Amino acid sequence: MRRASPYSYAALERLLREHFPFPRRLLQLHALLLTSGALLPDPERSAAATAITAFPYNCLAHAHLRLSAAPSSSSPPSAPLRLFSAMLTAGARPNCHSFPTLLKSASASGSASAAAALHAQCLRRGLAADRFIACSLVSAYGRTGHPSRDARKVFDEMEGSPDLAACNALLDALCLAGDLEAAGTFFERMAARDAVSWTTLVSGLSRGGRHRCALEVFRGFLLDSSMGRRLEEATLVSVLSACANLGGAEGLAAGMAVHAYMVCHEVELTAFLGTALVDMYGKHGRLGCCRSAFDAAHDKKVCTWNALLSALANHGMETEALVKFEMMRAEGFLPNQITFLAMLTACARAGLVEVGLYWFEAMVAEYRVTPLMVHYGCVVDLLGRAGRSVEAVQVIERMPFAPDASVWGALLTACKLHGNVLLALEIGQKLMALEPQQSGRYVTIRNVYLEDGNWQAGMRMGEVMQEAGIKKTVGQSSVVLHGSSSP
DNA sequence: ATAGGGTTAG
Repeated sequence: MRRASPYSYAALERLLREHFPFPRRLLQLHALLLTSGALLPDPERSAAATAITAFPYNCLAHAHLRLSAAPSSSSPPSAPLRLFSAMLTAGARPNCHSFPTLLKSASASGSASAAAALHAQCLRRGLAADRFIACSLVSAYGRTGHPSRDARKVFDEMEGSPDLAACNALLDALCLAGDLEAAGTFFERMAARDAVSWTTLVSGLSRGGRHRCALEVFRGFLLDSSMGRRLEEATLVSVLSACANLGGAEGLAAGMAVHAYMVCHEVELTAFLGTALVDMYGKHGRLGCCRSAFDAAHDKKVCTWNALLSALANHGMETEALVKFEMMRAEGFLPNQITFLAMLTACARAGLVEVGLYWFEAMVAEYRVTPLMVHYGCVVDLLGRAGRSVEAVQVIERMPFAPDASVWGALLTACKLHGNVLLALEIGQKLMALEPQQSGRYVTIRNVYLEDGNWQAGMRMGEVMQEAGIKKTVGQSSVVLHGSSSP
């Protein structure tokens, strides 16, 4: 039997308050409090005095949430949710400070059901009208479940006029729901806008593929904001991402202008900004600038390495990609899905079949990284280019999900390369069923027939295309180089 | 202030 706890809750609260800014200390305290039983109700006191307050739980939940974002953290994003159950068991009543953290935890762990359950809890406890909670609900619904519908509903039912944070949360929800028109309209009608509002719209548009639009909004922000105000990290990262993904000289020029701004204003090259810069130069094929940005980023993270490795792998620097990968591991960084994607890409392009297969194996067995469709696509490409189409087919058959057009496409390219006509035509049928509007596929199949000397079948493909009303995709042409067709 | 809104690699 546990003895009565000798701790006063007031002292416990002071302890937590003192260490609140340091989440790691709080987690250590959490472990201590659990083992010492300080969080348990005191059986020797009356029922009323026994009730522990929400405060210690709120502090600890928040510490877990802050740490779950940190690299190599031991606490999952759902840790606050588990604390919530412990809190209810201990008889502490959650208050208005509890739910914002819990809702953020729900959305960070992508649990729509948790968000809805917490919403129900707020309603039952009469806390749903709290400004902070309503704002968190809008944000949580924006990231899980049915974004625009539920987020909008909470927003519309907010008491009084919604504040700026709630507007920003809804703006983000509209962007995440893919309703960029609604987001734009909502932004225009907002009574006030701050840097977060502008950044949300810039990143939302860019995420939705409207990179030029995102840049225009950013220029609007520059004109709107009073001169001399420094741009914040998140704003710069968002606009650099738009620049990275806006092809052509336009994206590069804008990206360089942003970089110039950063140099002029001596903006610290944090991991986020360094990664964004490495990615921007990398996507535009400026490997020299890409490497310099990488070297200048003092606080590197796995993402930073990934941006560099992807750039090298995609721009003919396969050997350097492999060498940098070794450096990355030597420095103790743990490769993830994206790292391995870059490595497999490099191996496929360099024709390093065995090395690529080795890393694919190690990725699963040693690093416990679950392969995505794109990883399988790389392996199929890797085997296919080497003429090992039987093994490539085996890989496809062993995939835990149905192959998509990109995987079949990789195999099709391999078949064409090695004149495996029968398999090529079989894959062609699958591809036309999966993506009937992709003109490139029909052209490839037709070329397979033609190269095989089957003129009749080749001509028939042309007719099939016409009958299906398929036009060549605008802005895409097919060039036959050394027998392989590339868009 | 014990709490809310925006950010990177494919």
